[in-house]
Amino acid sequence: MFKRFKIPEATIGRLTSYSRFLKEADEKGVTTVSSQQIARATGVTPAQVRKDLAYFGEFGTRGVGYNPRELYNYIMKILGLDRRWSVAIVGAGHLGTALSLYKGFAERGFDITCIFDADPEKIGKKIAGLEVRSLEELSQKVKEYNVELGIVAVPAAAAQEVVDIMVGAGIKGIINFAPVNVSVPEDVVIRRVDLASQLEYLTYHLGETR
Amino acid sequence: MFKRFKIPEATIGRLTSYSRFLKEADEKGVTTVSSQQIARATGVTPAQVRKDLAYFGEFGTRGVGYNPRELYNYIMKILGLDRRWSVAIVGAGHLGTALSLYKGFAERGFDITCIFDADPEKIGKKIAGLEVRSLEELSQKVKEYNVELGIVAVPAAAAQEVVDIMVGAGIKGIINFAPVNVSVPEDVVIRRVDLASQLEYLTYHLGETR
DNA sequence: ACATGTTTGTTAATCTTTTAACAATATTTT
DNA sequence: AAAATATTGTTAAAAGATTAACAAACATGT
Repeated sequence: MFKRFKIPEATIGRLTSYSRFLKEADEKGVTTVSSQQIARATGVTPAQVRKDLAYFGEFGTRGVGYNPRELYNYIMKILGLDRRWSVAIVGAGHLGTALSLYKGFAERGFDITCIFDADPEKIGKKIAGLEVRSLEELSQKVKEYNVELGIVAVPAAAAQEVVDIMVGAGIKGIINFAPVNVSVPEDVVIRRVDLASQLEYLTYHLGETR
Repeated sequence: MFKRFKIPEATIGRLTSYSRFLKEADEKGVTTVSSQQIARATGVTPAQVRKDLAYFGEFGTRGVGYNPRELYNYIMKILGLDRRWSVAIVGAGHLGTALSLYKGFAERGFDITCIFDADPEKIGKKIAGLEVRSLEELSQKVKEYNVELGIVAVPAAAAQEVVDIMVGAGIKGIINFAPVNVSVPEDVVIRRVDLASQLEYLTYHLGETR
């Protein structure tokens, strides 16, 4: 689509931040913002902002700045957020439940459309208006709801198996909250989010400074 | 402590992975592992494993490998996990509740000792055996429970205010789940975890490949 | 219309991180 | 006991990412 050359991983994360700030600015009625303003609001340098955007094209006007709404729309398109996405969650424990109910997903275009769990105790329960289903139904429901993204919120020991089922059902992007590395075919994008590891980042740095 | 020179950010995250694998290996009774085995299990290259470890010292034996238990202990010490940490959560919504109940924290040495919320409706409720308290009590309870780490699970609009209160109470490390950049004094370590952004990473990459 | 001041897009320089290569050291085999 | 094999720690090379600098382009004021 845009990708003329390789884009730094971190750039993608920053585009998310930029877009949130731009939306706010637009809603406040602001008609131009500078790379400096974007930078200050998102905690990076102005040069970084311009570089990140330069990977994808020219979106501003020299001597002036950027139009928030326009730039917002561009970034959302770059991120693939110019449409909505259907997401399945596997794991109806505390984390899976919280993620099912999390408002922040819908705001960015992600609709949680089905929830699965292996535990018969949990099957049939309603979460966020959705019935928890067995893993056997996953493949069928994924087709029914056009699910393209999956969230894994199961214990580490079950993660690989669940991911295999998801991949088998045709899911192409997966977030794995289990603290374990799982493998997927080349054409599937996977990302691990290790919550405890985030706290460990803090303790490491606290140890460092004394 | 160890830090003789600057350590890559990503190294810290990988040490977490290594340590989990090493613990497992040790529990299985394995007495030596190679950088290659660690690498395969955690999805990196053997050279990366050795380089990461080399920042902190020499932990292996040439021609042989590493002792899982020993290396595990070293890494846990590097990460500051050779003791337990007391953690406060602010925000008793779905996410805050799930995080309070999440078993993965305790396993890695993090004890959630208090939960706070601004909403009077939530105050007094019990979560994971803990009473939800008002923000006014935060400072006192942080002292009482020796809290050093904080988790922010409140709406974006409230995040900066909550972080200010935490910092005022002496908390030195903060995870911010609100999708907004907040500022802290130099001696406070902060890390933002944006859940929607994780999904956006997927959609970006899916768009890329067609 | 010209000079002054802004702010982008881009190129070059710097800094950081990863990968590769290999000498040093241990183990196993013959 | 020597040769072959394995695996680390370390150094050098390559790749990747960030920062800095500045020409190009626009706006404003005189």
